[in-house]
Order: sequence, then structure tokens, then C-alpha cells
Amino acid sequence: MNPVTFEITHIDKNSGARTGILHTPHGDVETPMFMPVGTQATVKFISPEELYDMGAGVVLANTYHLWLRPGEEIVEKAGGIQKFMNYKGPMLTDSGGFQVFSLAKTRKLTEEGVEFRNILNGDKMFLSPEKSIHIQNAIGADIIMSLDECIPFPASRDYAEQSMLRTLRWAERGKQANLHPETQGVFGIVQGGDNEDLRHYCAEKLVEMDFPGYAIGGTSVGEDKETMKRMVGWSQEMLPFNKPRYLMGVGAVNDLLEAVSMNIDMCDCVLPTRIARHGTLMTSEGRINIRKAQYKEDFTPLDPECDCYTCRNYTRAYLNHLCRCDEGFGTRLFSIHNVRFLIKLMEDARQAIKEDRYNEFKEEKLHNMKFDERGF
RNA sequence: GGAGACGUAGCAAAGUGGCUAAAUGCGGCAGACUGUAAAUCUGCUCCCUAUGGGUUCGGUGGUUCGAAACCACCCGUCUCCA
Repeated sequence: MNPVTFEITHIDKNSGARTGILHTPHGDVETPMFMPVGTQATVKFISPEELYDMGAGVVLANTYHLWLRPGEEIVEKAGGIQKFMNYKGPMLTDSGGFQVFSLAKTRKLTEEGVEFRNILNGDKMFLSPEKSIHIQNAIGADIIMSLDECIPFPASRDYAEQSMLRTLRWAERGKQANLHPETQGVFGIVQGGDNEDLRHYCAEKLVEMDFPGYAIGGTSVGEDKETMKRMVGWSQEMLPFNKPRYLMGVGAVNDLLEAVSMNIDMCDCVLPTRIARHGTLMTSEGRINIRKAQYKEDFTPLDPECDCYTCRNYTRAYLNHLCRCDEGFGTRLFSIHNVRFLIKLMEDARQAIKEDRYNEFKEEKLHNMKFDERGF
């Protein structure tokens, strides 16, 4: 029995966008959804209980970081990641594939795997596709990711091809290595850079391996919106309609709205939490930087349309003050807001899909948030 | 009353003859951030008609080719002793 399954609950008659339910050992969650990222077993400044209560659904953690500290065996002894951090809902761990990209200066790639430097003490650390899965087995998330290489943009076609073929071989190795196939589902990751045939080929081969879900990787690494849209489009064309599709690393509002149009079911991103720490807040009228002088005497709620704790209780003037004072409570309030904002955006998107008005919903949001015509 | 120290841009603080419109930090202004080595990073922050010009380092006067820097006096601040 597959631990992670998916059922489609509605297809928008006009846009073709879909809603669904992702079934996991830690509960069911509705899609399309946004998944907050808690790299070090914490979504920075937000408690796991708060995340659950704000409807976070799936929360991410990271293989590389937990491997280095505290070590996956500690998480395992704690009874798994959910018990370790006291999160009740489903979780997903990224494989370390993004660190192949983000820590590129200090790692070496071979067919066998990735030699990383421990960013904490400089030690050499070797991560193979099997090792990544075994670490994730110990961490114990519901959904675990196959080790891939997230390549930069731009990349040569030749490099994208070699890398993608290796990612495919790693996917096969990782899938075979899963020690907990009854409780943890492995997702394969489509790579191939900005190349239609490579994206198609990669997706087809992954589908032959038969994963419970498929991710699209290698996006939001500096490419323009049109390129991202192309890469996502090519990647998902070959994926089975009834399996969940996870677009990795996407979290800008316009990107999410476009992704939903393209039948993406899951997205994750550090963007809402990172920019929150820097004072940038997502609102129904677009992004604002709460530190700006114009909010000093603005005694209105941050976003009157938002139902989050921050918007229900505090004014822009107060948030402006906390930001200028660099107070941790402000950072908390900003993080809570941005995460809830994206979760609610997806809740609203689901409602619109169920009422067959997703196209109108999307256009209205893009217009209100002042995104230009190019959108995605 | 006596002795000493000091006054530099919004604030703090370097600089003691030319490389100084003046380090650095804070504050202020603007921007970036997309599977987190990020509570981070990048610009700008004396004035202007601006790849140039103008006026600055408590005040005034002086020394010098040249002064924030050296000298004199004045104003002010602080510390210690009475």
C-alpha cells in the first residue's frame, strides 16, 4: 500500500485547474497548497502549533541541514521529525539537491554522489542518493525526495543533459534504497534545464519508475518568468494526470497563481519567511516594505482582507515601529502574516476552482497586486 | 578659585600639514530576496543647474605654496582638586 496517494476532487470547467486531496500517514491535505519551509526543523519564528492552526498542511524540512545538525539519528530517536518538532501534520524533506546548487562552491559532484563540505566545521561529507534516502528514512517525513542536481540557469544543453541523466540514475537508486516504503513515499524530480526534449525525457523515465508523486525542479534559480513557465509546462506534459505534482521552490504570488493554472498541486518556498524577516510583507494590494516612512502613522491593519493573527491585532504603524526597532516580535508577526497569506491565497484558489471561476480569481488577484501583464 | 582634557557631517567616532567632501559604526532613504550557510545583502545619505562646481571640521584672526590638522585670542563642554 502506497503511503502517499492523491485524489482529484474537482476540475475547473473553464481553466482546467484542479483541486485534490493528498493522503499521507499524518493526515489528508487539500491541494493546490503552499508548503512553508522549515529547513532546520523549524519555520523560522513560527511555532509548529501555530503553523498547524493556520492551515499549513505540509511543512518542509531539509536533509542536508538535519544531517549536519543535530544528526538524523537524533531525530530518529525522538520518534521522527513530527514528534521531534511537535508538528501534527504531514511533512516533507528535501533531499539535499538544492544544496548541490546553493552550496556549489564547496561541493564536488560525481556519479556516486555529492561530496559536500560541512558548513558548520568544514568536514568532508558524502551524500549519495541512497544515503540521502536513508537519512530521510531516519528523519521520517511522509514525503521524501530523491536526490537530484538542481542546475543553475543558464546552463548549456550538454550539461543539462548529462546532469538530468545522472539525476534519473539517482532517482532509480534512491527509489530502491527506501527502507520505509510503507510509511514514506519518494517523489522523483524532473530536471533538464531549459530544454523541451530533456524535460520530456526526464519526466517519461521517472513515470516508468512509478513514483507516488512527481516534482519539478531547477526552477526559480534566476531565470525569467517566461522561461520558468516553459520549463514547468514541458515538465508536466508527460506526467500522469492523477498523480500529485510538486513545483519546487516557488512562492511568489504570481508564480503560485500561474502554477495552479498549470495543474501544479504543491509548492514550497522560503520566500514568505525570508522576505518577512527583511520587512517585506505580502498584501492583497501587492508587496509592501513595512519599514517605510509612509507607514509610520498608518493606524490601519496591515491587510484588511487577511485573517491572520497579525492583521487581526496590530496596525501598520505598530509593525513599522517593531521593524525599525529590529524587535523579534515584529519578525514573528511578519512571518506569521506572510505564511498565512500564501496559505489563504491557496485556500481561496481552491474555492474558486470548485466554483469554476479560477481564471477570474487569478486575473483579479494579479490586477489587485499590481503584477504586470507578463505575470508568471 | 586651581589643574587638565576636548569641541569633526543627524548622532557616535577616526583623522594632527597636501593622497580629505573627510574612514568606520549607528540613524535615515531606496532596492533585492523563490526546494534557507540570509533576523541577510546592495546602493545612496553637506549643497547645486551635477563624469562638473560650491561651501565645510566651535568662532575670529594668523603662519604656510597649501590648514580639520600649526599659532593667538574668543566662545562652549567635560573631568579632577579646592
